[in-house]
Amino acid sequence: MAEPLVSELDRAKTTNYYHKKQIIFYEGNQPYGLYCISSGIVKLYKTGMEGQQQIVRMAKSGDILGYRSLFAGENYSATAEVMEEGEICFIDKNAIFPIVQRDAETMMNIIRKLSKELRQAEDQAVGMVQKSAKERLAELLLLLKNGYGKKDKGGTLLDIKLTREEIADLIGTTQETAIRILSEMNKEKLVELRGRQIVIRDAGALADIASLPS
Amino acid sequence: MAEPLVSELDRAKTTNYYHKKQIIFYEGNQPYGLYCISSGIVKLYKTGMEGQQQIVRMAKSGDILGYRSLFAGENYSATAEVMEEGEICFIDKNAIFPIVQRDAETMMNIIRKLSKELRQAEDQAVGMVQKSAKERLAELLLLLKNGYGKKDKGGTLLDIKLTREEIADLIGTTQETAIRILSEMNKEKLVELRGRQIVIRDAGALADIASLPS
DNA sequence: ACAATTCCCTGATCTATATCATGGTGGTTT
DNA sequence: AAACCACCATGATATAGATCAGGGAATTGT
Repeated sequence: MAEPLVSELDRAKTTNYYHKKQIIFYEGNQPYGLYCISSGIVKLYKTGMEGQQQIVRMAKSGDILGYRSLFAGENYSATAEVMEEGEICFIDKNAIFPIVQRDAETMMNIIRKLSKELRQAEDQAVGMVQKSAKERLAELLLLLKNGYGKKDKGGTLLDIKLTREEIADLIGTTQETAIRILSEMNKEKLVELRGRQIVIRDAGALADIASLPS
Repeated sequence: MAEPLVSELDRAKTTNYYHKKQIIFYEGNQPYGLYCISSGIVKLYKTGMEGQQQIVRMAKSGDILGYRSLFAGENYSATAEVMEEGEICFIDKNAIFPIVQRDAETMMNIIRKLSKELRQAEDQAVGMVQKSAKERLAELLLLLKNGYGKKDKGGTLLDIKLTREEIADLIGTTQETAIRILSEMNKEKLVELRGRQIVIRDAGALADIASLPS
């Protein structure tokens, strides 16, 4: 984006501190603008009719929330909840549209981004039915590795605090199965469980599980 | 789009007749342009590592294929195969980009479209894990109803030829379960099976199955 | 019109995963 | 510290749906 645009956006921006478990917006709410994450981690989830959460996406520093709903002119399709505290700023939609619409390059960037996300979402939909829980968990661990991975003796530490329940919600299974598979992977030395901390020990083996038939 | 744009596109357009089972493009192929369907029906599917197809989307007259891959700058993420013969035209990407990029309104339309599709794709991903095969099938039947439904004595006839296998591929299950559920729905008078033809008899009950806990 | 596929259907297992139950652990509050 | 709470773990059982197997019906090609 060009310089004048940035300062224009800055004027319409308000920054807030959000603590853990705070809800940024609820599924079904009407969007009034965009949120961008300065620090912290946010999860976006949909709630099934029996109350189970399905985490659709996780967002961290630098990510922008709510643009699909805003552009589609629909209400939020997921709830955004803070997993790790941080600063999140809000930009009013009235400030966004005029700026976006007069910049072809920005619009092409948005189109590109949406197209890529669409592909990912479709891949995920396919993976959800075609892959076993173990395959999906292996895939998730690798995803978390490059995103939250920190070098650690004997592997890569995932620098993100997730409960087993949240892990389950990410791969669309129950807490119990998620735990069982993790324990299994622990025994198989693919992963090391240090309480809530997870260390990836054998990324190669996980990659095999994730993509090849088990 | 403005008038001059249309004629510009017309010059870059070539129309072809495609017969049943013909492949328009393969998953992994590089996109050279867009396809738009004048008549006929096309299915887009991904192939799992064990060869199972998962139908991601079906397209008919008026729909455009391949724009996500084109805009994302990625290769096709699915294979497009003709289910019912028809005419499909091709527009070279070199003709598209300059035209699209100088028209803000068109770009906003594309953004809107992609945003909506993204939401749908995410909903589908969630539905795939959280819903039972019966719920997904009920949902599919209703989707087919408004899209291919034709009034018929005692219900709505689905005016599209799908094998049971394709139905299974649409809801991410096996041919056998799809057949079993259909037979069951037939007995329950929700649906009437006339050979390959399907008539929706009780859309309300299907809607109940699709969204409520079974 | 015929054979040859492809498609449909039903039954009998088998298996991954959900569900139910129960106890242990670790961190937090008072 | 004591008590509490949320989280982790593991066992037992139940079940939706996959897989395997066989036979009949319908479409397609020649």
